[in-house]
Amino acid sequence: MSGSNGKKIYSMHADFCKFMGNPKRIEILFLLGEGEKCVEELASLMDIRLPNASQHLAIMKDKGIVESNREGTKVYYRLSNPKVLEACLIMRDLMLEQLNNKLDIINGGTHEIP
Amino acid sequence: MSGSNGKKIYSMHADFCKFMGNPKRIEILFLLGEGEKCVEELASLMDIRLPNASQHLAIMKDKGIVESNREGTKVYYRLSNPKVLEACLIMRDLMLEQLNNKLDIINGGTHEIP
DNA sequence: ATCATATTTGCGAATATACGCAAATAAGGA
DNA sequence: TCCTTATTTGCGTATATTCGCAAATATGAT
Repeated sequence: MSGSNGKKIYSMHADFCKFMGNPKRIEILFLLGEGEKCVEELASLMDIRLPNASQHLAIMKDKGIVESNREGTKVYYRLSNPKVLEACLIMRDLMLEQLNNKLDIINGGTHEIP
Repeated sequence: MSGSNGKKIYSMHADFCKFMGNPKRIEILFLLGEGEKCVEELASLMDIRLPNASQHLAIMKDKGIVESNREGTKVYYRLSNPKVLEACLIMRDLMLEQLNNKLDIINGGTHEIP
């Protein structure tokens, strides 16, 4: 590693994970987890403008999170690998767990038997 | 769900995952995976300014990714839950797998026995 | 109280992201 | 070819992130 220390792996990793930092892309992930869908379908389900859906999909495709194939005039998108969903679900569960803990604290719960 | 449809969960989820979109925070995650460390130690290991390390840690603490405790003048940080690391490793493996596939294609490899 | 060490905070500038809209492109008919 | 449908692209603007630096704060020792 001459000069350029091993930081590039972290940049690539962060770049790969960056899609998770956006609510729309998380929603796309879960929707595609149900099965492949075309752009118009996604935009409609998410209630956003079609170009915006296309933009998010382009980002996710660029990172290799999703794949696509054209069928006639429609382009269908799907997850490249279901493990992304797995990772995402771990994070969601963690978040919900923490949320529960916070609510318990707010409600004065003590986790003791009443 | 009166008017406000169930989009908030996606915002919260994305917010919770946002830390993964930054190389420094990924590095912090892995460093804390080895064991708890104080701010100066992290900044030094990562070769960044101390206030910057502190800023990243504050973000991660705010999201509940890390916890801290003060011992004298030092503040030690650690992962709140090792499952974050687990999720992150799934993503890293996926990324490396894709990277391998891309390199194979560039090198004209066919995955066949020569 | 004063000082040294460790960390946090405020702020400004550079950079990056999100998204609306209009225009461009692609594919499949009539 | 011309039209329709589906998607992508370019671009401007609003918003968010990153990070350096200086100043503020916290803790412990003299």
